[in-house]
Amino acid sequence: MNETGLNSAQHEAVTTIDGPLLLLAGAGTGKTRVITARTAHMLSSAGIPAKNILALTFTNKAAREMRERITASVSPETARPLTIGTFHAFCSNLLRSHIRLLGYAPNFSLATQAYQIGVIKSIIGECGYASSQDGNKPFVPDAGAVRDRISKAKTALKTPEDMRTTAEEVHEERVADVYQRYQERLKTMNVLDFDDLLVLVLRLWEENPDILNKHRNKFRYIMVDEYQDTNHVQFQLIAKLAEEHRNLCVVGDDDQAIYSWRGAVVENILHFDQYFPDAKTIRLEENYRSTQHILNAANSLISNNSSRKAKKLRTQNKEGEPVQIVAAKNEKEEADIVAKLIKEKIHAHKANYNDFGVLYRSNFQARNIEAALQSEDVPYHVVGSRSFFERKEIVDAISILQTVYNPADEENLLRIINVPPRGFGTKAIESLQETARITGRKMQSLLADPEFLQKLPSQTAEQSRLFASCLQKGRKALQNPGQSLSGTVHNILEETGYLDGLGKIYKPQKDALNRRENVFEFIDAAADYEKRASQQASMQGFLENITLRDTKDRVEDHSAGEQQGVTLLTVHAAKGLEFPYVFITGLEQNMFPNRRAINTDGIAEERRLFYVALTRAQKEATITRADYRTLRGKKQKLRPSYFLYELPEENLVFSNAEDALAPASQETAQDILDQMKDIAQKS
DNA sequence: TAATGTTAGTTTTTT
DNA sequence: ACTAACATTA
Repeated sequence: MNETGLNSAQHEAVTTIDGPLLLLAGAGTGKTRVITARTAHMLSSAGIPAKNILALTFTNKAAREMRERITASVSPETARPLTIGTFHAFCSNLLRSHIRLLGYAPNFSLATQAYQIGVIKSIIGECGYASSQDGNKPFVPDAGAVRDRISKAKTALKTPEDMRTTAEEVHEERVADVYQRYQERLKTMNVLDFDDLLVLVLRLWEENPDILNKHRNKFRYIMVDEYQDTNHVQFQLIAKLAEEHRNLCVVGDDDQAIYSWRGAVVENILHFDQYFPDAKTIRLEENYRSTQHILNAANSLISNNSSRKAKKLRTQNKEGEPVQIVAAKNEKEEADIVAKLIKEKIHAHKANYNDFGVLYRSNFQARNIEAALQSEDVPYHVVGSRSFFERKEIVDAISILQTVYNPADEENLLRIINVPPRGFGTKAIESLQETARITGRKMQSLLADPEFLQKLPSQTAEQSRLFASCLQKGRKALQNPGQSLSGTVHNILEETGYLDGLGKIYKPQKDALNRRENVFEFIDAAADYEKRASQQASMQGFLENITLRDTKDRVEDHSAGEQQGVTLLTVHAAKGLEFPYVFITGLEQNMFPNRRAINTDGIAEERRLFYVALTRAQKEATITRADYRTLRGKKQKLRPSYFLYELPEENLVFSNAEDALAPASQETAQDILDQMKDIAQKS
């Protein structure tokens, strides 16, 4: 330690600003501090202008926090010109000014995953393929699986042709067909998916060296966080941008690589020094977060993985309590133990609800935990799962706005053309699609076209004309904003009859009213966005904000009041967070490790996932498992996860439900005694 | 066309 | 157990 409060490895990382740098930052080793201090050092000591620095992160939250911390340590004016953002937001911004060169219009809209799956579903249908094994139709995997494959192909920069030529099975060739059509359809609708944002910037640079040069000159210093989770396109983007000035700092931990299913390539970090032979490597191995018991358990677990960058976390923290492993009879009892142990620990350690994180492998596990916490009156909030923005009424509202914003987006148009029901049913939709196909015109322009309207029953035609004029009016409002964005949002939803139609869509009136409340909350969200973005606020920005919003952003949606509460979240969502007390639940074979990941690569990643979970804990970690669990309506006996056998016994203490709660009840007795003494003293 | 009832498939993680 | 897609009926 020196006077700056940094250890020697940290200090070296902070002061190394030229040339390629690989910063291997183990869990809890002060990575954020180092990144902040390094940037501050670049700005104030090295005199590098902020406009020349680019920092890329994986989540908006990480980007926001990084900017906040840097701003706090230098002056706000100095920090403002920094470019800090997620890969996707950064790319989207570049594309807004240059995408015409690639044959898209700058008012492109973004596809969510649900949107992608919708498009893929209809393409599968049009091709005459089917996802079920029966029937005479040629088989393709279900739309979700096809989406994943297409996404992986795109991030690996593979074209449909590439996919076709490397196909080993017939159905892979069919996936390639779907991929090709999908790509064409998105382009005609002027829609980009997440992967397009990255791929198209790469193409932009390849085809326009002048633009690439401009960007290279601007972003002379590049920093990438969570580098172990970058995919192939992201690597290419970074490599291209950094090629000339070579001031590239990547920060990550291969032991925390948990996104390979999303196309992340661990080799990016493992082989960084091969791509950049002059790279300097700095390891941060001093952990400031966890106790020795927790760290020993984590180190031992992760040593079962091969092909990793050798590192061993050490700490000067206290030994602490052994990691507790509790066996429950079933998932109900497991949840119950978690709830009761939380209450006990709060009493015993004078902790508060915010100090607790309950982690699980799969979202559905949250249900039982929630039920138990409710019956024990423990306040909590759930991170992620189905967010506010995924509710049907909100998705519909967004669809309407998207349709107004991007008239070429026929997927959204078809989704909301009969929402609320306006007599434009399946027949009318078929006719619309058919006419669009024959005439080659955009569906939205047909809605008020006399020739098309002739083909519809007169009442339907009238509705169609009316709807078309609403969309048109909304579009005008976007072009000349005479009022606030949230006002425009409100007007569009009002005039399209959506607000009043909610009562028609949702049957018990109570439900409809509730949904209406949510829609107004959505309009408030537009107002919030407007406040944040001030002059730059636009429908485009608002819609993009919603689409690129990550799960961690959603925490704030619900805990807006900052109330106290235990945090329930998946291990994936927990990455980057820490809690004094951590519960890791469902440590059984087929749960954790998940049954879909039981191949060698998969197991290694599941192990990293468990490693991430353990290293979230500062003071105490409690691991639970159940002997029986009801899955898909069937009660099943489950073996303990073999990860448990990879933890050293000297760092563990085992118990069943009764044992787990028994010693604590003594403490509760002690607690009551203390309170009595307290009262006695005061009186 | 819209509202109800029935059945099959489904639970990994998410920018 | 739960949902989404499908079939049937008013």
